[in-house]
Amino acid sequence: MNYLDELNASQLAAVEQIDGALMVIAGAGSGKTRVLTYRIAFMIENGIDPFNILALTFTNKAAREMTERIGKIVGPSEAKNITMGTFHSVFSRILRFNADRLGYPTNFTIYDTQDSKSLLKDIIKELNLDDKAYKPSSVLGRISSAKNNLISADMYAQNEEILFEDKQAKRPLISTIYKTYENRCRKAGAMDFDDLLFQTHVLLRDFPEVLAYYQHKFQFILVDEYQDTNYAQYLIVKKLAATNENICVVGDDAQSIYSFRGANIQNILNFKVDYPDFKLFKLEQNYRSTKNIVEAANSIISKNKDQIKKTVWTDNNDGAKITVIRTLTDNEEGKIIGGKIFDAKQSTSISFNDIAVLYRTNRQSRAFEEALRKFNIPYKIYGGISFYQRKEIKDLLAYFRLTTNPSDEEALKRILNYPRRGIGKTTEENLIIAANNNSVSIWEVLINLDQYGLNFNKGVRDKLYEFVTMIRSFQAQLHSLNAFQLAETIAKSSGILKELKEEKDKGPEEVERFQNIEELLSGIQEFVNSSEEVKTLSDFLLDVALLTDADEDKNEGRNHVTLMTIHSSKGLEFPYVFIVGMEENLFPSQMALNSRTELEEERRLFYVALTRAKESCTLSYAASRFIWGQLISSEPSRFIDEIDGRFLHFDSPPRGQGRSLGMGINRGERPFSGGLNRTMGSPKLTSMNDLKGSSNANGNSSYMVGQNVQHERFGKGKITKLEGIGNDQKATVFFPHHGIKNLIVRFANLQILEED
DNA sequence: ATCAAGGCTTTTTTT
DNA sequence: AAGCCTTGAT
Repeated sequence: MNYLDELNASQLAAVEQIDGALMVIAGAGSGKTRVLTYRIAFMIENGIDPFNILALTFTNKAAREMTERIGKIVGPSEAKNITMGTFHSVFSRILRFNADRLGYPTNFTIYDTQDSKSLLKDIIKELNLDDKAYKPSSVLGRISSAKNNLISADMYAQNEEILFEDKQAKRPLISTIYKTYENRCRKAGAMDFDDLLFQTHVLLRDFPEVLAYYQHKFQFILVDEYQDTNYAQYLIVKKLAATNENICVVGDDAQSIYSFRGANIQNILNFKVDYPDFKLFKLEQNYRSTKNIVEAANSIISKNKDQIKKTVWTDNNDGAKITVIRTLTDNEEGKIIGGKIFDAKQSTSISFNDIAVLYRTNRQSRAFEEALRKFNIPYKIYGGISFYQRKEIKDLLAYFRLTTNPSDEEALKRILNYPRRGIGKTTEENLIIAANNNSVSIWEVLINLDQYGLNFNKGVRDKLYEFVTMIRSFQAQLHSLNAFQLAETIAKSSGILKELKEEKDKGPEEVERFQNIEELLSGIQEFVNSSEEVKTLSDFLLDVALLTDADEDKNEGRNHVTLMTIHSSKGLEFPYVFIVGMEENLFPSQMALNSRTELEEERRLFYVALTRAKESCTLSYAASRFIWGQLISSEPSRFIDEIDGRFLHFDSPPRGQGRSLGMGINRGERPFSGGLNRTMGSPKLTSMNDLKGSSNANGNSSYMVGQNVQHERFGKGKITKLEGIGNDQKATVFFPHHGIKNLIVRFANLQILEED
């Protein structure tokens, strides 16, 4: 039982409390995972059957790692029997098992966000609604938050308050769209992400025998990251725990960062009400970070009003101060951080794995990607467009989906004419209209064209028939071939492989696409080999829908710098952390400036970012950055000001080179004078005179579209268009403060701003 | 039915 | 800057 010796008093207390309701408030870096792991191991060693344990984690990866660690204590075969995973993946398995009760096919499809939006777009069009007022993403947002609050389409249509809100927002027909969307998903045998929660709740609500079964099965329940659960998750857990009331929730209100997808801190407060006899454990000692980092983080989070009192402290060394770097542009930010990483790697014995660059929005990754590539530093970007969201992968997966669930409309729409087989838009529209009018799936129409009164000409009929025959031939092999064999067959006979092979010599992107398909196929091969049971393509799809980048650990062993959003860094730690883009309107996000609660969530997000760092943390911001192709100037984030100045060190890198001194070297501390140095350095100007004679082959000057230029009167601008040559050359220039101007180049005396 | 070109919009975070 | 959509030519 020596593993218990690794725990401090409060950790041990939480581990040894097996029965009843308990809440563990775990500060950042306080050994939360260790407590969860050891607690489960302890339970099993004390005679609790792993089959009776349900552990809900935040990522699949966390679940895998925990299973492994528990396996080391109690043996892997025991650990394997614990039901552990994300809400979504655990529930999707339960739903597969009970699909028929809810009127879904066992092989129901899981629509991802892209599928949902595409369907909504169609519906909005079919209903003849203004697609400016009804944007698929905002409509999906409405529907999603309704589902997360267990409001069905019918309830939505009857809820005065919601209808009023929609009316106010000039989108009174969302309830109609919701209803249609629900019908269409059902007809397609598809659940979206939110349905996985919503339908699980329906299952447990309407089928007492199912509820009783799972209540009996899951006698002990653990929920990680409880602060990020939404109402649906809360209620499901509550129902499951109702008979035994052995429930342990772990969380940290200071790290609640998912309210945009319905997470509700209220759930933590409700816990007291639901389980009045609950025991509370607080883990306050931080084992992860230096004193500087812990205290800087504390000074930040103390600015929030909404919080549960706790004092996070550490015994670790003081460590280095937090470095603050200012750069001119977003590109320079990339170069300087890249240079810091390069230098750090040269001078110390750190590994690239020890380094993370964290940002608020995915699109910021680009500058760092480019810079790191130039420095020849290996990196991996998490999030953004994940492997499974790539077009070529989704295309092939759509074939798989249609094979296992022919009702899947989104899959069908995707591949009906891909690779190109002469089935055009008109044909597709007619099919969809017929399907809608008769309230059946498109596939149903497709296999009975006559029955639905579609009079296509012979050419079209033949092509459709050919398509149907192909899909049917795949379906016929669903059970005779394993997942890999069938996947390979489909990749070949669908023509996808051929198509991509032919495009391969077009460029590196095309090569990559082909390689991605190969990678997917070998992934399926691995999936088949990983088990003694025969794995079918349906089995594979079941697994794949809920995988994310964070879950794939193929590159785990490789040595690379990590690039990710702060959101996806939750739960991780790195010795060296760079938090970049510390600018107003970016972090905190512009979208979050409307209310205190939103701003506080951004602040918690910053708290999460800071507390990822073990030894060193560097903040950076750019004086201006390109946003939608325009150079916008920006101010340093208020969050920098909010950190107690004692913990900061301001570093002004030398201009020009984009490289700077080593990471650990402190160069004369600049006092924190009047907030931050907000004056912008002026970019270097290159006078046109210097460029005389450097005209290009057309006899034109060196102006180019996209160039940033300086005008005497209008200031900085960007060339958006060039017309004519020589003396007649005209330039269209966008000036942020003066709008678009058409200028005659000869007179305008535009000075080119040097790219950095 | 297909393809290229040009215009228009994009405005966070994720299962 | 990039992706999506419409348009117009073939």
